[in-house]
Amino acid sequence: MNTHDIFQQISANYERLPPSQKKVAEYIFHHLNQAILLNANQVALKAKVSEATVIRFFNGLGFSGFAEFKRVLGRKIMADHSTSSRLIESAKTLEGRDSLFSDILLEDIEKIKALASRIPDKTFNTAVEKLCSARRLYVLGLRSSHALAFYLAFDLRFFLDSVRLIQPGVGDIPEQLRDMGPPDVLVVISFKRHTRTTVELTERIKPKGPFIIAITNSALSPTAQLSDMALIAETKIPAHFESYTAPMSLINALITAIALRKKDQAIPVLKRLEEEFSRFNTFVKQGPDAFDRAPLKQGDFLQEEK
Amino acid sequence: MNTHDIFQQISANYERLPPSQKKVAEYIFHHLNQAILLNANQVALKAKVSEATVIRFFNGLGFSGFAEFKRVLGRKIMADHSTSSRLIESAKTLEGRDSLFSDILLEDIEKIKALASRIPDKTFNTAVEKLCSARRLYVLGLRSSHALAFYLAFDLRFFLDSVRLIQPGVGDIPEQLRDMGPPDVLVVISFKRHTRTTVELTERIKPKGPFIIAITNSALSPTAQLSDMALIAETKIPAHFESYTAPMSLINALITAIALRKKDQAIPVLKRLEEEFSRFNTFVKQGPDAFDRAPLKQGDFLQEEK
DNA sequence: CGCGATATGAAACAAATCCTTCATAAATTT
DNA sequence: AAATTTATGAAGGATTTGTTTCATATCGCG
Repeated sequence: MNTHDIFQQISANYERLPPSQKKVAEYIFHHLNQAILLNANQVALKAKVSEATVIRFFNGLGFSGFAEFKRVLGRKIMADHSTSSRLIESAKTLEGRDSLFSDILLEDIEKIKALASRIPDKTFNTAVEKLCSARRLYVLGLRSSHALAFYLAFDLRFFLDSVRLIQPGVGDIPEQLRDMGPPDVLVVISFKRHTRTTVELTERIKPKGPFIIAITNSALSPTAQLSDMALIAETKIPAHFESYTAPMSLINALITAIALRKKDQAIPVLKRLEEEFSRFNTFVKQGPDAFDRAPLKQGDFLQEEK
Repeated sequence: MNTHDIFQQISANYERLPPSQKKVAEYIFHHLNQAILLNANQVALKAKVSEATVIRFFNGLGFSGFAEFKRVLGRKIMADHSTSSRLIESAKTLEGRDSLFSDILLEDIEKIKALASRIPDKTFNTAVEKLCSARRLYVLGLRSSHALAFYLAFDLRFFLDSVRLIQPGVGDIPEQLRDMGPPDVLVVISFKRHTRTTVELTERIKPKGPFIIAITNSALSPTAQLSDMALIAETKIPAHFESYTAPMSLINALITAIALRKKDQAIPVLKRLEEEFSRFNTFVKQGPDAFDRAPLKQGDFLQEEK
């Protein structure tokens, strides 16, 4: 009914397309809503291929040609649009401040909102499910994405039995991956300008059979293609540069959902941990928020710095 | 820029139109957003007039013909769509739905909004200023906050001369802090249940005289008390647990602002870096956005995974 | 009621757009 | 290295879509 299935249709076929058609797939995928305004020739120019290739791409997708695609897309976009356009007016309430700082924050907010439309609840829940039932959880993310990988791995240690942050360059990779298998889950985090090592490691891991969850910026990205499930978070911010806030929010949502689901099992672990902490004097005694801190009880254990 | 003026155009002329053209005017007026999908013939059928009348109507409106109208309308609808309606659409999918996932995302959004009210532009700008003019930048953040510290340090390396991520437990702390002094800046990141090591390190560093910027959850927190400037980002999320999304957004804003200010100086560095990357084969060759990636130029260098 | 002006649709024409064919180039296999 | 398969763009034919023309109809007005 909406444009969702066209996205699916494209990403399902993406891998087995010839290079030129991939270009078309990428352009259409990322500019689907603009496509109704363009003719085959313009798409060809944008994707830097010939018009014929554009037509072939849509033939491959099951359309009789570009014309039919445009008709179908038009109908779908209208369906999307007519349901949402009523709300357009009420939305102009957003913000009056005009500064770089607030601009950037607003962009981040938009990207978080976009998360919800790109990731259905069902997908999110399935991801949580998979993570909770994994024998071991492996987390891979390099360069900037390593911050996210670290965060995810660090926090999930409290709720999942075995969490491993993959760190190339530190010790032996084969050893780190040795006994990975189908009951395990790999979360691979990688964004545009994908790091080669991340992709290659994922390729090497795939045959071992773990369930692979990709956190990435596009369903067409290399890690998404290798994955069993892709969670898409946009990082590209129109006017400015790039932001990892949206993926951070996604990861935070995953952690929270897992924490909620696992809290009963986790409580004893956290209690024991708490004892260790105080034995090692990990946290400062009374912080400035001491006044609003009740003794540890179910439900607030994550109020601590983890 | 939006479709508003087309409505005006139609209603302004409406009275002096011949009957058949009024029919066209009415149809277009009430189905403007569907019009992009239709051709002249279909409009004619809908309005129960001839195709020629449709053309004449648009001539009367000042367009060279139906084709031009369609082009103009297309652009306007796209403009509408990409500004407000897309935001609204995602807002709808977020607010309308009742799930843990969207709850958490909404909380994150609230916290980011709170950032703007807790941190005046002036404070933000001063922080950017201080960071840009620092001789060296030291970043300290442990446990969960280490993810944020890592992210900040990793990205700022490209724009500032000397960035050091303090890592206790790895090598000698005294050595890492040896020649810190007043021209330097320390960014210390720490949230509730503040890690003892973070506070103690900051206490040891303070006498050396660097400018200390604290990123923390309260102006009363230990690190805020030790700091010269505190940037407050809330992490506590009412119903659920805790989220580092807001501090992430704050840090992203800092990075972006610094990148913007330093970009001219940074370009040569980034160019050289780019060469190194390709020599070491760091990134995979063509991502899904390959088509719209021009060769590296000013202004887009941060589209890469950093 | 009749004349001129205006409005209208059918059909011919023009343009844009789409699709197919074919020759060449690249990749893959033998 | 040759042969086969596959991929690709250029060019031209086919189709859809848009525009103009022209004959007829309608309207307003004396």
